[in-house]
Amino acid sequence: MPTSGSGVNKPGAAAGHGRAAGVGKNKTRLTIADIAREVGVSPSAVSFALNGRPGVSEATRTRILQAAERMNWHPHSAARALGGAPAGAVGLVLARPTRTLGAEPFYAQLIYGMQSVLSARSVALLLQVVDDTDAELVVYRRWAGEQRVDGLLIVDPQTKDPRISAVEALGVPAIVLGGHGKHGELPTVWADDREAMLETVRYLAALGHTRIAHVAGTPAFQHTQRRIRALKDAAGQLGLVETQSVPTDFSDGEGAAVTRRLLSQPDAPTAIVYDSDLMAVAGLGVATEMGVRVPGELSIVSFDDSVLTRVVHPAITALSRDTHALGVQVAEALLRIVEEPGTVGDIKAATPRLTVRESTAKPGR
Amino acid sequence: MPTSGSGVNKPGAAAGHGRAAGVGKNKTRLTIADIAREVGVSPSAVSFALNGRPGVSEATRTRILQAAERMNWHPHSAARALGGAPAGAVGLVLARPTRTLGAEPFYAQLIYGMQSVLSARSVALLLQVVDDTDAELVVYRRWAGEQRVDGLLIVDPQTKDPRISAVEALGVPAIVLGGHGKHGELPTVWADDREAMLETVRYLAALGHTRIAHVAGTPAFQHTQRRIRALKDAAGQLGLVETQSVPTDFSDGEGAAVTRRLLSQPDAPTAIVYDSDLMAVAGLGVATEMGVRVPGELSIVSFDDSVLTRVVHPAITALSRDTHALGVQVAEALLRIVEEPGTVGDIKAATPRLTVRESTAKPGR
DNA sequence: ACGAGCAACTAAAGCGCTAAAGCAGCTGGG
DNA sequence: CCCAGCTGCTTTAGCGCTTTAGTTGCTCGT
Repeated sequence: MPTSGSGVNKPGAAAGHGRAAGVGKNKTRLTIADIAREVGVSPSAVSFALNGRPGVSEATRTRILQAAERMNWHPHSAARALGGAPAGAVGLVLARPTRTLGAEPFYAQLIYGMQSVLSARSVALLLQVVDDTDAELVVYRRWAGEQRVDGLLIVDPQTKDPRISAVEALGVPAIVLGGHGKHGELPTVWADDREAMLETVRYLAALGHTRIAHVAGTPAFQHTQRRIRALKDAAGQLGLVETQSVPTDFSDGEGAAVTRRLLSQPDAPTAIVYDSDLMAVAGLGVATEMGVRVPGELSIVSFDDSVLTRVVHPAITALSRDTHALGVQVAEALLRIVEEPGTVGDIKAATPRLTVRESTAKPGR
Repeated sequence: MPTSGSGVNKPGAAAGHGRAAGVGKNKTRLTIADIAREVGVSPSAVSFALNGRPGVSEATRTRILQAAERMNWHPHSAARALGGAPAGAVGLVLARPTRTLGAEPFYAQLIYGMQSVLSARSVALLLQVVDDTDAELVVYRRWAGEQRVDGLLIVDPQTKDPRISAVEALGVPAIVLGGHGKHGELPTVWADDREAMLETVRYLAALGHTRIAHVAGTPAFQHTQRRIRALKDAAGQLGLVETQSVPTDFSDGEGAAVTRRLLSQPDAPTAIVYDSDLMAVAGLGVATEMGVRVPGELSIVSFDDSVLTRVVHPAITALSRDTHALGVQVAEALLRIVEEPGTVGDIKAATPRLTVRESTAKPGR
């Protein structure tokens, strides 16, 4: 039965209700009825046995489990979900405006960490990459409507984030990553960027730096704002008048461009803090190209750590955290809120610690 | 109804049939029955209308579509799937032995490209990261048994790959990425690594290099073997006797270690070709650290391109391909084979082209 | 010795959707 | 004028599983 597409989702028609692509095979599936027949009991007995509920004797249960194992039976996820069971999946949408995605190992590490929890519980991860927040909302609505996911992870919370209220309205359990501050009723897993930034500035100031620049990320993100504010506060406390934060779009291109601009100034900064490892590496590339020695004439700190910072030379001093562990923490919180809504509060993840490498030193001259 | 876990998946019992975590909410869903009531027709009429099949008048169809739109209805994916419809999802498993994952932008780019095709067709992507091939097979079996995916993408084909026959046995449509050679009946999307390697060696030889080293990837991968063989062949043709391929595990650590070893040799190579961009950057870091000037004393070529190669200084000459476009191609092939098995043959993707940057030059001295 | 109570099962309904079959009302050819 | 053959719907059954409501056949207390 080919999905004879005639008339499905005509341009004009109410959009979006066509069926997804694909046609399954109809080699009849192995069902609990087959197991029931094999063992000589009713399908319900099989269901009881497989789900560990009372109603079957231990002897029968064992025979059923063995038969299921032997026949290599697996529950049909759709059939379970239809009965009101959870979908057995959580969703993650990454909204990236450009093709820059992927150079930042952060999400890959995070996903890897999440998987170690999710796969142990046989929960699948639905991943979608979209262009902007609007598209992200569409995906959430579809997933919720199709009952495809039991929970959502919302990343990169923004100031006045439209996703929060939208997801709350959908009634899908969700965790916000990195959203300390306003994030509605949704719990968050957050790290103390503020403290991390303060530590960094104190460290640079102690080395003798006074002209510190901050190549920040997207200003719309909450964590970017927190870092900018922290830098300003630290500067105030330490009496550093020449600090500045320059917002970017997190791309290597802007990171490089801003670095070039900063280093061409008459009073060029002697230290630059980058909000991502990719931008830090790009900045290092620019400095090298311009003949500015690192760390002799310029100290570089990355606000995010990964192989990237260790692989270049000089290796970059960075605020490192165990992103894998963060993924674990996030996934656990997510499963928890799916199972028992209301029992999860905000969770503070470990504060990134400054890992000093070769890219920082006393200011030159 | 709490999943009173008593007895579920006891260590000894036949493993793996417990239900996935989570408990959905029971705020009763919007169903086609609601739409039917609203419009004043039967549920089947609604079904017909929504799926664009004959059996309803255009007038009624329009009213139904409008009602569905207005009420923000979405089909329950499980209910559809239960009726034998496809799951509306494809699966991708990445097997990575270490935490190195994520530093290579390749998969992120690939996924992003795939998404642009998949999301347009409302097909979800199930992603799983596992530790090894055995775990990968387990996931395939579970997904197939649970009928969670309509198709699979198998990446990094190996020589004598156990996954091929396993997936064929499962009867799930699948595409192999990069598997020109033996890959059973499964079609592949492949790039001509051989030609790319030949071009690279010809280019280096033309510059005057004779001692060319190749820091290869995992020898078990088919594409690694193809590249190693290509280098050997090119060396034979061009009369370069001092070429060598050194296998690694694709990690930055081994890339750096091998580079260090190569550069410490009495007759150190004057050019090194790295099988991944991450290793190339690591190699560049080592060279810089050892005081070996690039490209003055050492030329570096990366067999994979991404921001990484452009972000460092000197920017690295690389074999670039449009990974995003490759993702598009792969996703299209995958959807095609899901819909019409047997109509997809091997597909040759664009051959990576050599993008010359600053890391290659005539050999010094 | 007899019914209450329980253990161990079976029968049947239902989840939301699709698909096959059924059934009105109309048209038109012989 | 009658019925084959439409169109446009409704009814019904069924996908694989869970779950509630039985239904046996015991055991046990009195």
